[in-house]
Amino acid sequence: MSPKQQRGEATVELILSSALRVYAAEGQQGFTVSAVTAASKVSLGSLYHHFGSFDGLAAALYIRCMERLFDEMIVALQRSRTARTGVRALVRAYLRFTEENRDAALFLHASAYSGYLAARAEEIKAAKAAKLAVIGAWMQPRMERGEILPVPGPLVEVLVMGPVAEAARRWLSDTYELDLGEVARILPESIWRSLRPEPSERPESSERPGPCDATGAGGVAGGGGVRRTNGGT
Amino acid sequence: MSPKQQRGEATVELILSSALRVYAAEGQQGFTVSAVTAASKVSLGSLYHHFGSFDGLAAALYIRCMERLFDEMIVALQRSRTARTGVRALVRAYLRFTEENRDAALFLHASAYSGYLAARAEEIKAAKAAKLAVIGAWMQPRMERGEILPVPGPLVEVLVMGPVAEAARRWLSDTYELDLGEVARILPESIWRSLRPEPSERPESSERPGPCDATGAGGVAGGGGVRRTNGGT
DNA sequence: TGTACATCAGTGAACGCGCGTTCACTGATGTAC
DNA sequence: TGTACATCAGTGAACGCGCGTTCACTGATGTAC
Repeated sequence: MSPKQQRGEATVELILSSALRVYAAEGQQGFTVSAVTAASKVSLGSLYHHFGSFDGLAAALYIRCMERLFDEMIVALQRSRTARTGVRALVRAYLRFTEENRDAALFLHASAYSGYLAARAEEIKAAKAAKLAVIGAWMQPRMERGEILPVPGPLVEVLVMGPVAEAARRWLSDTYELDLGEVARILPESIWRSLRPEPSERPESSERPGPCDATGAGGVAGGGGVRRTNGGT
Repeated sequence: MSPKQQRGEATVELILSSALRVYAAEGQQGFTVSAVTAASKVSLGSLYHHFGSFDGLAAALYIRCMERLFDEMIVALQRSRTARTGVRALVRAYLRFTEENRDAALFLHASAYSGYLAARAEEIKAAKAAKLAVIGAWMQPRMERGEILPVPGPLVEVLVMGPVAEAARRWLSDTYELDLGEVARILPESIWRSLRPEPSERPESSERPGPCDATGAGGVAGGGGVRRTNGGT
């Protein structure tokens, strides 16, 4: 499936990048084998040699885009120390990727229910889980330390990815007029506000200590309903 | 376009509900004219008589589902008084609709980029704007009164709809195991946390007055960067 | 109450286009001796 | 260094299927007088 010769790699790359261009330009309906071969100047047989089927091409493209997005988020995360800076960096990385890779971001969002991924669902799920595990490993100790509100793991993902994805979707659809720069200024902190422990005893990150500090217990640390973010291989 | 006789209405209803069933059962790829005529026992010509084209059917179905969702959210909103209870009710209404109308929710999410809506984009946008205006009218005075953090209008939508939509998407995809009951218990308040004014001077809604009250200005009310939520006709 | 007519609703065979896929083939690359 | 052979990469004509759409038609409903 993966090419054994250099020119093979180049062809695969050419097909994938052309496919992304076609999708961005022609949309779901114009995303066809013949459109991709026309745009890439690669022969039909060569396309089938490398991807086996059109669904195979779509799945490969999806996985490639998804891994690039995750890799940027992971780099941003691992440069951060506290839960707050990590969440904020994650959000900004997502928005930056969206702006700098509009076509890839569009393909990721639009492919979610598209059907041509159904056949390769397991493969895709595995690739995604591998990346999520890295993020989960970063988050878990901080959740256990109480740097994040004790909310079930899957809901942390929902609270972080939900608003970012929604902002990205709206920017991509250009039905709404959304300034991604403005979004990047405001959203990271807004999202963090939904996740931070109640401002009675913040573990780290002293900026803006708030107008009052010596309060009651406001217990947050410890187990509670905290689960792992996702895990799996 | 809309039927002039009673039996016409019944046929339209039958076609739409069958189409939704087909989509839920067969997915995007199985969503075809012939599948819909087979499921509904309505003749092909009759379908074309009422909808003009397959895209027309899809757009009508989308608008119907969208309006039902919005109507439930609007009812929930208008039963509420404060920004906090309104936002929470909105979120719960969305989740309830998703659980009680799985097929409709799936179609709404999956159709976002599907291409068969492109031709009717204007019509759909107008229908959506009409519903959003109602929500905007409810929100605006409360934002101006400072019951919500002074964040640009579009971002309020993003912060509210983002997490709910993400939770719905994950529940619908059943790749993730998400308990919507649990989501409904936790998400409304989490989302509100990202929108409420900093807990230094809460305008209304006295529950949990917080461990300290007499603080500084913490100015929130007044203009700031607050824009309208959407408006438009 | 009856009849004539216009419009709406419903029918299903037929059509053509473009889609994904197959396949027999040629050419390029790498490797063994 | 040269030759033989296996594998990888690339080509493009051809195929068949199923899609959305059309159209000439019949039947049902409503209305005017």
